[in-house]
Amino acid sequence: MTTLSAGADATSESPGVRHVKRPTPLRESVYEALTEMIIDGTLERGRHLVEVELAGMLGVSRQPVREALQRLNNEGWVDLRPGFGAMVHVPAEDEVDQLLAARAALESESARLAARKPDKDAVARLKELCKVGANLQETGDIDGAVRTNGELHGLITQMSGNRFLVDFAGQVDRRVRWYYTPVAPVRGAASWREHTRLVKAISDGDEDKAAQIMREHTEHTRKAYHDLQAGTTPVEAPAPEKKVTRRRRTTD
Amino acid sequence: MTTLSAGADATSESPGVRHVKRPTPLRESVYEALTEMIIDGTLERGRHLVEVELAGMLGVSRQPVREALQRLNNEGWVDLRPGFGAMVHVPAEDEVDQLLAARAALESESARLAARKPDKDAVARLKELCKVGANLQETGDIDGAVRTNGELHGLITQMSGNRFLVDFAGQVDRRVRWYYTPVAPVRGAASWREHTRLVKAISDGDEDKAAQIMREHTEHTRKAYHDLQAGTTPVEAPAPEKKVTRRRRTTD
DNA sequence: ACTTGGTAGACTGTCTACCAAGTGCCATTC
DNA sequence: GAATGGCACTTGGTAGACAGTCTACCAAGT
Repeated sequence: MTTLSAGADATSESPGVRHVKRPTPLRESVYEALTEMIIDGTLERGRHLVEVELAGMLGVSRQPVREALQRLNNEGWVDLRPGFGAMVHVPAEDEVDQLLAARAALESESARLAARKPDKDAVARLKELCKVGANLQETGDIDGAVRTNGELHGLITQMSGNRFLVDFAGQVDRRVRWYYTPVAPVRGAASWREHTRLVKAISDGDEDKAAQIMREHTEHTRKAYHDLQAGTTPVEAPAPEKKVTRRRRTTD
Repeated sequence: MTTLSAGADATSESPGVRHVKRPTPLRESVYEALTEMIIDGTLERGRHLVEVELAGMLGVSRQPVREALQRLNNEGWVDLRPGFGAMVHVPAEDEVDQLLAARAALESESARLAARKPDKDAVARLKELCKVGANLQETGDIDGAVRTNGELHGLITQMSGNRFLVDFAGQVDRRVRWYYTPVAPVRGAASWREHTRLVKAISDGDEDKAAQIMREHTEHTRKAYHDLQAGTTPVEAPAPEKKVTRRRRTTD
């Protein structure tokens, strides 16, 4: 998922070209490793990330780590404080709301575009994913269900044929996955019923309906998150931390 | 020089904090410099950007240049080919379409949210911007009008109160500005009339209408771009000139 | 004429070492 | 207990080195 770069990728080239072994730059691997460690909690929220420490941990030098950290900062996974270092981002309470609002806009548009010209093959795979996901959910494989959920949403955005939507929605989805995993068990069953209706609408080419369902779908997710939040925890005593000067993309 | 980013610092913080000297990291300055050079055509599309060359040109070492280039790559301004280097991105024909489709989704949602809780102050500034922009347009100051246009759209997304929408829309807008500047003169007048209606809807708190207008607004822009494209360009440059020094500042 | 092989130059990707400046923390002091 | 001063740590940036790779070009072989 390498962002908005070139269009001339291998995806839609003439069928004969199969690029063989393109060794990934180290910074890329480091980036992947770090996001994974953040998502699975190895690197807890708020933890101070020291370049040389990570470098040692991953067996590389400072340089690739720095480059990876900067990308992580740009995408909001860590907060980079000048002269001090990176800390794993601690999400604000309203952040999930905003994230899901953004997702609603992006994916509902994607669903609309996908329904506008539904590709036979892709629709088949969507149906397959629905089935698989519902099964995983039922058997209690939450991680698998969450992953399948991501694949389904990802495929729908790809069906939109809009690389910007793909990219943005991809970023958002990954973040949502991070915050959301604990919520998934509760929400799961209903979620997959909605998915099925959504796929139906796309398959039928009913773009208004598809967009509508996707919107409600995300809205339900938001609700579920709030309910869980209200019900379970006054969690995480909000320590009176100093202001975290957030440096995303644009300079402060 | 970023108009958008400046807002986050002092404007909305608690009134006592005035960061006296925040020396911007070099990579940030380099990033700004390069985007500016790309937008104004100093770095032509497709040009191979050599790290050490840029470093010399800007009077810094390779590292900040690398970091800037990587960010530019992530945001789609350049394409990074492993082992070879960066080339200024050459937009595909369908790219503007996709960009504007993404903008439609992002900004129409922003307009909706802005209208949901219209801030008195912000609305006043919107009206001001409308007036200023229309004037600039009328007096033929295209660059100024385009800039003001950006500010207006930026302010609306900020009014949404959603940092992700702000961020994504900011990226998209900047890209649009790059591709779009030559179109602006044609489209200008009507565009500013639509802006006025849009601001009215936001001010009235009519969220459906605001979202609707913003959508149509972007759609009209897309149309205008296509019309211009069809009218002016016989697609492939007939003359095989290699070095086309692009002058896009004033009317060709 | 077309392929093959070789050679050379240019850049990137990564590493190491180093220094200046900024930040947080802790002990000392009032 | 609060202000102060100092120290250790970390980043930000620079310089230089080196291997791997990509491009171009030239020469020889078929």
